Amino acid sequence: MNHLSTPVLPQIPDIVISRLPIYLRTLRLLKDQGVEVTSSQELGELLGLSSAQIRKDLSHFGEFGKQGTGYNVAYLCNQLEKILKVDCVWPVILVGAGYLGHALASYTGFEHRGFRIVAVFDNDPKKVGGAIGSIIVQPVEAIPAVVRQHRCQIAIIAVPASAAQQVANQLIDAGVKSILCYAPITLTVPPNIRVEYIDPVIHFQHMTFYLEKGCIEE
Amino acid sequence: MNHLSTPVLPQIPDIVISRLPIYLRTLRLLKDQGVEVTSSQELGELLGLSSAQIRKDLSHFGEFGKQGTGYNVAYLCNQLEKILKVDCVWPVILVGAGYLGHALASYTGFEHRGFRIVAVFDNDPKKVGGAIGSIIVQPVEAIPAVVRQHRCQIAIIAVPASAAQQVANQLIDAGVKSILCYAPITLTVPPNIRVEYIDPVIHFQHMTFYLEKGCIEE
DNA sequence: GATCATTTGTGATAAAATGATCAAAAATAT
DNA sequence: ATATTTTTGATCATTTTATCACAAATGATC
Ligand SMILES: NC(=O)c1ccc[n+]([C@@H]2O[C@H](COP(=O)([O-])OP(=O)(O)OC[C@H]3O[C@@H](n4cnc5c(N)ncnc54)[C@H](O)[C@@H]3O)[C@@H](O)[C@H]2O)c1
Ligand SMILES: NC(=O)c1ccc[n+]([C@@H]2O[C@H](COP(=O)([O-])OP(=O)(O)OC[C@H]3O[C@@H](n4cnc5c(N)ncnc54)[C@H](O)[C@@H]3O)[C@@H](O)[C@H]2O)c1
Repeated sequence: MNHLSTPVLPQIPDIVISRLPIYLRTLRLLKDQGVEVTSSQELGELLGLSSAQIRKDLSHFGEFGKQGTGYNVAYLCNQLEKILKVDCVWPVILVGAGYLGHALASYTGFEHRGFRIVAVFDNDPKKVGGAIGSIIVQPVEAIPAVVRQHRCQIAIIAVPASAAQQVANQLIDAGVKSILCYAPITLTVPPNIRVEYIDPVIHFQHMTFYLEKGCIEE
Repeated sequence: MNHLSTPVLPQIPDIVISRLPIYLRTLRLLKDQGVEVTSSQELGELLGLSSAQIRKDLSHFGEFGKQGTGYNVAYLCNQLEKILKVDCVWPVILVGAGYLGHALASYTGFEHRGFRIVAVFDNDPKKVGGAIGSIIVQPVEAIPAVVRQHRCQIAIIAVPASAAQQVANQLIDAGVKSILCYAPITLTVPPNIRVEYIDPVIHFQHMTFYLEKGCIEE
């Protein structure tokens, strides 16, 4: 009951976490270009952020830089990969073998950033059994077994909005913990499940607020 | 020089603008379901936001509700569409006719939310001249003329990261004002140009921070 | 028509995020 | 060897964002 028994564990703001993958992406790019050392200022200029922001974000996790010099690019990459737990490859499943599902399933850019699509599902008998690269489309009934087999915690939803909630329920029942939803709809899920969304129209509608109106019709 | 000569024009926070398309998306869904009236509380529950947040966001633009009753769904949709300037259809051009470009160009969900892909460009002679639905892929050299012809202010970049900055420069030179970038790279652009990004890996890496480590290898 | 249950819009308050500042450390120049 | 420049990480100040709480309005109920 004394003050030592209730240590304040430093809860790291989610907005900080959300910037780390951006830092990592740019650091990997610098590394690939052969850059060995960078500074919070250089990184800030590349990303359109203040150098103080970057330093403060990183300071939540430790001291990675050297005064007067900056940050060793390869070392900081490694550290960020550890922090984000992407110093390995995570299995991901994909539901919906339509246009978008095909693009995602055949995308080669996931693997070297920590992710691999290990299975694709669809409820259309005409799609089931078809191949996307080396992956055979399976029926949705196979989801639970595949999730268990791969201990898969992450899923992508690429089905029409009208089916997305039902698919989300099936995924959560099967044990999936995080969902990336491409359907233009907000899902209702239990509080322990994380959902993130990708909807290009949301971005377009954000842009048009700042544009001068210039339309085709209506 | 008196205090009346410098009226404080109420600058609306960008974070407020970024939520409006989400509100609109859900309101349209309610409308399609035949719901005529809703409340900030109901909307908040659907979206995982507080009712106060929604009321305050809307209050930046006027009074759209009725005390004791709530909001007329159709009316609020209309108002949000006006505020976001999507009470019409905006022309959008797309650069990159690869897997992702094909999925985007054949996507039918843009039109009724205010956007139409009017042209697709690629620099691969094997792709130029090919058809995606009713759209013929054009060479990148045709970008300036098409942008002028449609007075197009919005473009999508769906080319490899290594080509994205160069394509962005071409688009900006041609007069494009807003870019939605699918390439996993942060673009450098003048301050009057808006860029937004879609990169699923950024979302995955955000998710894994909160997951218990469970990887395939490495 | 008085009472009650809702729900909005908003000023006040609290919390969170960002930005400015600076001592200390490291590298480089003199 | 000393001075100068650079850059981090921490602290403090400011700005921004979110939440709270309530008067006023509305419709329903008795
Ligand atoms: N194509 C794009 O570029 C694009 C862009 C933005 C958003 N989206 C969204 O992504 C999602 C997929 O788009 P798409 O163009 O690939 O659509 P699509 O119609 O080509 O494919 C959808 C697939 O989902 C399958 N499906 C339907 N119900 C299912 C269920 N209950 N269980 C399993 N599978 C089911 C269908 O059989 C089909 O194969 C949609 O929600 C769409 O709004 C797509
Ligand atoms: N496919 C996906 O699901 C997916 C997922 C996430 C991110 N991405 C990103 O989206 C982009 C496109 O991905 P993709 O899978 O369609 O790639 P892709 O290789 O299939 O297609 C890229 C297209 O861009 C064209 N191109 C290359 N350089 C060009 C230039 N300078 N001007 C015009 N066109 C040019 C190519 O000819 C090709 O047709 C990439 O940056 C990729 O990282 C794709």
